[in-house]
Amino acid sequence: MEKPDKREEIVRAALALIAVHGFHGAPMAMIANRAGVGTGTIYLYFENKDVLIAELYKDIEDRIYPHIMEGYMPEKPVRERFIHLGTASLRYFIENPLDFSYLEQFHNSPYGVAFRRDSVLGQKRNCNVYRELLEVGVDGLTIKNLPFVILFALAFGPLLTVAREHILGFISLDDSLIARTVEACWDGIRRYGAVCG
Amino acid sequence: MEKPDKREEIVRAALALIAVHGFHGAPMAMIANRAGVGTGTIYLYFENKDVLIAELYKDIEDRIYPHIMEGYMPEKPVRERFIHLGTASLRYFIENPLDFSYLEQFHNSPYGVAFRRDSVLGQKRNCNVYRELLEVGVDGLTIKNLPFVILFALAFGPLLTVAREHILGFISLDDSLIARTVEACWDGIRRYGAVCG
Amino acid sequence: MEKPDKREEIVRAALALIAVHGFHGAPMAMIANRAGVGTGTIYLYFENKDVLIAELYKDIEDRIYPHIMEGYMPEKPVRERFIHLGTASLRYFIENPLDFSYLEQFHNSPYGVAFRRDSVLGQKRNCNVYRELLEVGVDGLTIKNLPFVILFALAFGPLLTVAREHILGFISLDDSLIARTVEACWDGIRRYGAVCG
Amino acid sequence: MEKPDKREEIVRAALALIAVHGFHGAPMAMIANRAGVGTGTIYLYFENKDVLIAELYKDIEDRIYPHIMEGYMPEKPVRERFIHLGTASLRYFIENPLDFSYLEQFHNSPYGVAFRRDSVLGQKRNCNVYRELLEVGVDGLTIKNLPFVILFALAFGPLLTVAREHILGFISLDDSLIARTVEACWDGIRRYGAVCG
DNA sequence: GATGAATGAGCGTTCATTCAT
DNA sequence: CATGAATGAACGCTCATTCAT
Repeated sequence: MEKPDKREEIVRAALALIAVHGFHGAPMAMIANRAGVGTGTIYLYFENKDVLIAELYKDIEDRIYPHIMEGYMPEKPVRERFIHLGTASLRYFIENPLDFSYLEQFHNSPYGVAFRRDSVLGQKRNCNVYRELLEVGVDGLTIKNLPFVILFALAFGPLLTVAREHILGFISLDDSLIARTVEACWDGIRRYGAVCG
Repeated sequence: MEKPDKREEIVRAALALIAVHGFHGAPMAMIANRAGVGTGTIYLYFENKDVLIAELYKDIEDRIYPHIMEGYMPEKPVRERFIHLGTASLRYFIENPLDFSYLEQFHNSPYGVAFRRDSVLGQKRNCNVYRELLEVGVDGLTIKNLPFVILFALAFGPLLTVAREHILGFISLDDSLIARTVEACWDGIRRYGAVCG
Repeated sequence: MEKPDKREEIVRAALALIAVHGFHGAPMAMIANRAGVGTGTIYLYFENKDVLIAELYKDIEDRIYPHIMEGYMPEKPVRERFIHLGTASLRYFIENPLDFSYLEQFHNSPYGVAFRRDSVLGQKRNCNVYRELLEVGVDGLTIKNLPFVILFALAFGPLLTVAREHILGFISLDDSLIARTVEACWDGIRRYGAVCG
Repeated sequence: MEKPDKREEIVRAALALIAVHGFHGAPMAMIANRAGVGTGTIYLYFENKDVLIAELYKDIEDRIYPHIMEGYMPEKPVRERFIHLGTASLRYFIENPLDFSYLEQFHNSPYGVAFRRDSVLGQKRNCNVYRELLEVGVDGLTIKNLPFVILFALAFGPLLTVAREHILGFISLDDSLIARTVEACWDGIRRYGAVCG
């Protein structure tokens, strides 16, 4: 029972504090205190604050991936797969507001730049799923022929903004609204050539 | 000749430093130094650092507004007006990367929250132009019937992301790409029901 | 009257504390406190603790030089000049025990090594007087033909040891003892070949 | 085979690290690591770091004594015995630079003071050999009539300085240079009264 | 108004020491 | 005996802010 190991506690405390107060609003001593450990203990698990911040980021990524891949069916049409990914991503964010806030803080900071975020949503694995899907769509003439980075912005940029508004309480997303938002994102990237033929 | 008054110099220095190094990478002494004034002088014009940061934000807004309104013709159709606003906004960002970086820093920080950013692009006046346009579109059945906040996210969220990628050098926007990106944003919010009738 | 400027106070406090408690027994806060200034004030005058330590060393050197050169007569025979320098050096040390203790601490520490102490007593100017005198003596066959470093050790090494013993209270030096000690140092380096005619 | 017992390993590791990096450049954890033991293990053998440092000092002394006494012949004349002791001491230092560095660090530190080092070279036993020899010389009118502490400084102070210069690489001692240096030390303390008679 | 020297609370980090295993 | 994870006091240093000039 006494097993929520210390690293876990530290990560949890750091996430909660940084998400709410920002990087410099969350001193190491405060994190340690909230985690119920001594200050020095943090340095047993993380070389310094920068490393802690970066590891936190990776931890979140590792949690997101399985979530969005659950129920993902590669054999389905591009549109359906896109809806799945978009919906799952948005859902994850509004269900894990701390993770979302942290991610946003991280991206807009010197730390994030060091990570060469090729995209906004994620790094290695996550990003690849999105990228692959968009490329298949472009090749199959289902999606507009635009650079990946722009497609990505069109497809997922709005989801980030919407998630933020929801978390800040400026809007309340329900299943219907989520669905319609993701559909609208699809409208942004889909091709219209043969639509009415 | 002795007139680039001190407040102006301070604002300019603060913007340049914060945009590049972040809020906590730009100490007051460094800002004063760059502005060519004494440290104490800053406090003659701004109550404290928080106030300076907030005023900086408002200054930028005040610069953006005239820029996007130049050539704006209220009597044109919604679609054209949207293209105008989107293009002008995106152009402003990539032509004023310091302003853009500052804005992003501001939004993702405790400072930004204090400002109750109803929207991402702007505050009072700016936002109102966007809001009014979107509302007209919804009423006229040209734009999807979604909450303003979501429409806003669909319409301008991608522009922010794309501007960032451009500024970071991950993509190079030219006139054509800008045009196609803004068009795609329009596709995201436009209504399709009667399109082919 | 209110003019014992802050840098001076800091130097004095640092010297007193480090001489007695050693480098790591004299925290910056303690030095500041003793100097009657704020902690941050030290950093107005010295970039960091290492720099403070090094500057302190140079300050002491600058004080020693005029002292040992007072009454020094370059036209006198080597022996007399040696007695003058040795006596003046030893006198300075026992009259300024803080300076002496500091010097010893400095030499036996990473800081001192960075200074490439070519000799034990001093650095640039000081050392040169000693060196020049010894070289003249060697050339004139008055002093043993040994490497400078060894001559220096024979001539001044005992003075350091004796000064330390005096300061620690294990011996009490008076004028006579000082004179006989310096004479003995001279015996160590002088040449004996033609002594008895 | 499993016998280079832990205490021995700890002492060896501590000596190597402190000699090179100084007292505060050698944390307990680093010493333990180098010794191949757990941090806590050190505290099984030494009450705390101060005690470890002091014991280390005593260990070195215990190693020096047999070395300088090897071949020492009490029945020989004072001069020859002095040359023997001086040569053996200097040799030991340059052959065991770690021991020498440690000794110097120790002497110039709060730790050393606590030891009331009556002399520079050593403590009880070592010192006694030196002391006894010098006293015999004084009584026999071979050595100058000066307080023991001063004679000691004249006789062995230069050897310390010379050893340091050698270890730091500012000079390279060979057999001849060692012999001439020790002879010069003797010149410093010997009596000259009847020399030419 | 304008200055910048002065301040000290607060930060990130280290490390001697303890103690449950 | 032996361990090394855990601790937290203490350190060097920064920087927003003040105020005498």
